[in-house]
Amino acid sequence: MNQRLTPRKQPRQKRSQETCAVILEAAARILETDGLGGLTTNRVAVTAGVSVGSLYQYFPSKEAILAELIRRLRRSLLADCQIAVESVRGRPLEDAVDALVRASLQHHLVRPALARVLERAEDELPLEEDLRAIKGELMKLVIGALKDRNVANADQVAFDLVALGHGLASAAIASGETDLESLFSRLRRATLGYLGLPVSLPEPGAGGVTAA
Amino acid sequence: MNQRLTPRKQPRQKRSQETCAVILEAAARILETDGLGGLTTNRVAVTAGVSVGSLYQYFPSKEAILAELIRRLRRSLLADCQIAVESVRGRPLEDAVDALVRASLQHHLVRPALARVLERAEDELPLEEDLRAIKGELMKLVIGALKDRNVANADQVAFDLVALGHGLASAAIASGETDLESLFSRLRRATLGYLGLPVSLPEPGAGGVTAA
DNA sequence: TACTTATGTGAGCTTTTGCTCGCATTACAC
DNA sequence: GTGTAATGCGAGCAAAAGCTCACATAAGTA
Repeated sequence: MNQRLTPRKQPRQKRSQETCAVILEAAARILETDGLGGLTTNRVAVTAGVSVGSLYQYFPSKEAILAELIRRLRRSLLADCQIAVESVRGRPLEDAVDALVRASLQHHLVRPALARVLERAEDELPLEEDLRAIKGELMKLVIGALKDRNVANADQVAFDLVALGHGLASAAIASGETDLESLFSRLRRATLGYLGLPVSLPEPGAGGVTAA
Repeated sequence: MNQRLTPRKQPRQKRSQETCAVILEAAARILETDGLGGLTTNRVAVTAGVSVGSLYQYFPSKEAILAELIRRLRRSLLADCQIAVESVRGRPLEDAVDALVRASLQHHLVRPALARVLERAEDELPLEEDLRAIKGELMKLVIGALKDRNVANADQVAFDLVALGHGLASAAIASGETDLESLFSRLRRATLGYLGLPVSLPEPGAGGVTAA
């Protein structure tokens, strides 16, 4: 089992870039249908309509394919969250939380099955330095947004909010939910509740949890 | 790959019961150190100090070992939660939430690494009927505790609370936390916040989240 | 055109892994 | 003891999976 998780060689021509893309997409589809256990290099190659040799030209191991998929997912999540934070600059804590929650939930709902599998893979694999870095950036982003709004103990609060959001999103997706708004309002309640903020109700009639 | 996940034959003598136990413990230790990928039948047998043949006498497949470990973990969690709910019969919602949160957190902290791996395995494996049943019981328990205290929309609230707790616990354990009390107070804040209840502070000085 | 480099191929080698089966050993009943 | 059932053993088979390498084709360059 090879140690390297980074691409073996960079594709230089259009043709080979296409090959890389096709391989990654094939892997993604296999993961969606059969999970981590279904992912084999031969199968990826066949599904991609490419020979194993070509696969190994760009990915030194099965794990490298996984790592690349994770890297891309994480990078796009980070980018979306950065945009979200930008968009609420100067606005109060509630809005910042809303924006971040919305961004991350939306992200989970694009290819839910794939996202779930990749997340599991992420903490099974000894994840690479660059992946750690991306994760660190994301935490920094959240911590910054909290600190800017005078939240005390921002490090731990950020950790907890991310974890809570992650938990609810994973469970909801696992059980087949696809309604972003429902998920959003519930996660909103949890996070604002954790922060000790009053939960302003989007739908006054149905927002209450405890009965009279 | 064999389909059966239930033990192939029941051990009748003390000797064979011991063999089963040793096999399961070996599998658990392998999972703790090397994760799902490290689990192979040969390795389990060697680690257990038992021959592969003996292993297959009681477990028809690798998955069966995993399933049995999951079954045991889940059963003990259910039992602990049932006791917790009993112990707060007639007491208010806050106390019930506290008891359940405490029970499940304690459960996660016994063998954290093992618990985590088994949970991942649980939704990779096509989980069995009896496991579904246990999970269903657990949800029923939480839903019942909520309904008894007049919580509206108990089904979804239960789902969300369990998911939130799960998320925070997993993340905390993954990052090496072991302080039950810290975890407890944070998860307490999140759950009570979600429920719209005032968070009564265990430590008035350090309890607040938003600064003045 | 001729030459070089990049890319693509897939048969098949190697290693790993799940699992079987014939035989040995131990516990129990009488 | 003797017989029988339960348990334990581990070499080794078959299948699967990771991966290589010698060769073929396509693209760029002159």
